[in-house]
Amino acid sequence: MVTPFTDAEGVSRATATLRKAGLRPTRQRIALARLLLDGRDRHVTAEELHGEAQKAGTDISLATIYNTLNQFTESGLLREVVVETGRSYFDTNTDYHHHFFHEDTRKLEDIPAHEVSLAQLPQVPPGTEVQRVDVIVRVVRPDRSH
Amino acid sequence: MVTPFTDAEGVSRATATLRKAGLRPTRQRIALARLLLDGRDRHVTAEELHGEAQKAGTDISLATIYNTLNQFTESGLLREVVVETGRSYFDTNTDYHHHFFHEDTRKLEDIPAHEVSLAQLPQVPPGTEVQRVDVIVRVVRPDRSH
DNA sequence: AAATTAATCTGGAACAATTCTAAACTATTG
DNA sequence: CAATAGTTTAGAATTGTTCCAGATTAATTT
Repeated sequence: MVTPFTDAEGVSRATATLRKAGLRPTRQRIALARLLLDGRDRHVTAEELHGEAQKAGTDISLATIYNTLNQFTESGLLREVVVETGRSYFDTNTDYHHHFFHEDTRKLEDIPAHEVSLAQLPQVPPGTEVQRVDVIVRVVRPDRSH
Repeated sequence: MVTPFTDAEGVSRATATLRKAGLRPTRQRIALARLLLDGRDRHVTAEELHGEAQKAGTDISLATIYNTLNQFTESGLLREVVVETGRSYFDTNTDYHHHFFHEDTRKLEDIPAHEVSLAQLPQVPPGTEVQRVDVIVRVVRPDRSH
């Protein structure tokens, strides 16, 4: 069990991370940074994170959850993954990599960059440059109803 | 200029397509099939299609646009592409292929399957099988502000 | 070709995820 | 420790989409 408000080390590490990213270390941002940026590779939605924060004893409004997720993404602490319309996933792994998406459970799973090789890519449209390449491998539990 | 209500050939082709897909050829489905399934490769949102139908002189409710797009997708006449949360794109090209997504104009552009080669793919998670692989090349107009 | 039926269409309400707003609060600076 | 600039918040607003129940229409039967 974690003891969120007495773990001085976690707090100061989160504070440092936030400062480095140019974000003022507020109570809410520190709490969220500690939940998210602890080294684990995770994929969360705003609602999920909201729930986790509550469970951890920190009351943070949903508006702040959204603000923070967007700010973390803008400053490169998180990465947004688009796999479904209507729902945003935030990925704590900011390295270049790809994803499995489990269509039935709606869960994301990382694919390390080296496990996918895009041997050939087309010429980009004139006047543009590649910002990012997303590979999404959509998987399902095979239908055994025959 | 097209003369939607007098072009008997377009109507009967749309009717045949719908019948083949197991969909009853109603006035609104015929109109939408004629707008969408004419062989061109297009990417439309529900709102865009709604606007086009109006312009073409056919009043179709937004609810029907959504129903029809979903039915067309289920019966394989269209394919849904997910590139942005909150907005669904429907692709008239149902062949296996990939996409450029212009982040600034929010437009999709097809990449024929043979122009991307996924030389290596990771092993899928146990108990699952690949349903589909999406490659999205996100492009931007380079920022010349330095 | 009228009657029956089953599918479809519709406007508007409902919904879900997200953003906006303006007032209250708080970290930083001087 | 006061000033100020940035942040948080509840709730309203917005957006895209689905749901609903009644009206309409295509297909089927008579």
